[in-house]
Amino acid sequence: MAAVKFSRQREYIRRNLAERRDHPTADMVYRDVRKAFPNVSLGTVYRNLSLLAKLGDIRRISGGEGADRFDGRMDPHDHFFCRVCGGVTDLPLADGGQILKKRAQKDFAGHIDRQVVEFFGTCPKCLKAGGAKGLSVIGNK
Amino acid sequence: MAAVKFSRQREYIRRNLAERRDHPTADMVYRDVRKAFPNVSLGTVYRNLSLLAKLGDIRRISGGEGADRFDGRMDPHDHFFCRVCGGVTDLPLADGGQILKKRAQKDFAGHIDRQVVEFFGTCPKCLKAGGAKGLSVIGNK
DNA sequence: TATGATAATAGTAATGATTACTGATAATGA
DNA sequence: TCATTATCAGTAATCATTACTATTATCATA
Repeated sequence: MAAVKFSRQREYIRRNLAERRDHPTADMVYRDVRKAFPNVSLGTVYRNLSLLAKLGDIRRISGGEGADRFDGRMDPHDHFFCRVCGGVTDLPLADGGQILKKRAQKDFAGHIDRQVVEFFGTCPKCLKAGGAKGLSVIGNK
Repeated sequence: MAAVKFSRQREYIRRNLAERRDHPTADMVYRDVRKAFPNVSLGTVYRNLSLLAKLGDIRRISGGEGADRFDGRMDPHDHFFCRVCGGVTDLPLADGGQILKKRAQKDFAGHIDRQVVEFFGTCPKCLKAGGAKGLSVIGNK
């Protein structure tokens, strides 16, 4: 139900996400979309990000800190969250075969359809800048 | 700095979390605390949950859907999130040795200090109730 | 056991992220 | 071209959480 109609705003968002690798928040995407559509609404950006995620064109990543992030790359990979600068980095899959899911499923009477693996710490840039020892801005609640 | 003083409200919250296994939200804890302290403030509950988590007495789990959950059990284990009823269940550790962390660290110049593994799907109860096929209430944004 | 320093509280306002609502506009199929 | 309906911009509302403030509770020490 509910046929999806073309919209230039949505196409712009789709392409924008496909081209960047910084896992932006809805607001970061919004700031970009405004360059092409000066009076686009933030709600439009949210609605389309959700729709694109549902359609499987992009991926929503909720690191548990602040706003959700969005990822235009659909090949399977994990994510690393830097507690110092808040940035999100792609990491090669640590569990390519989804072994954990199978292992967890064994002792569980429910049905597991998805496993999420996330890593937290200090990114290379912040490590160099001396951010390793408790200077965290994020993750302290 | 900032010595921690005893508070009856905080003790109640600590015990409440130690006794239950349903990974409640702040609001769920709040409703319980009000039984003993009828005019406790929701802010007090939030503040103490955050403090207890910082002290290492409880654990905050942010499944990426809705409000944060809190867990009084400090032994290492994973969590399962039911997309149908929204419940959170404990699962035995799928990666006891933190192998993934080590594997991910190999190709990464930053410092990984924490790995989070979460599972999503349909819990045993909702499976029986026929909730397996797209009846999800949660996880559809 | 009184006192003084300060942490914690209740109550409430404010914030930030996200969703919902509405009348106007744009896309699509007949 | 027309009718249908998804999408839009603009804005209000919601939800989870934090911040602020005047008052109260804790606790080490006099």
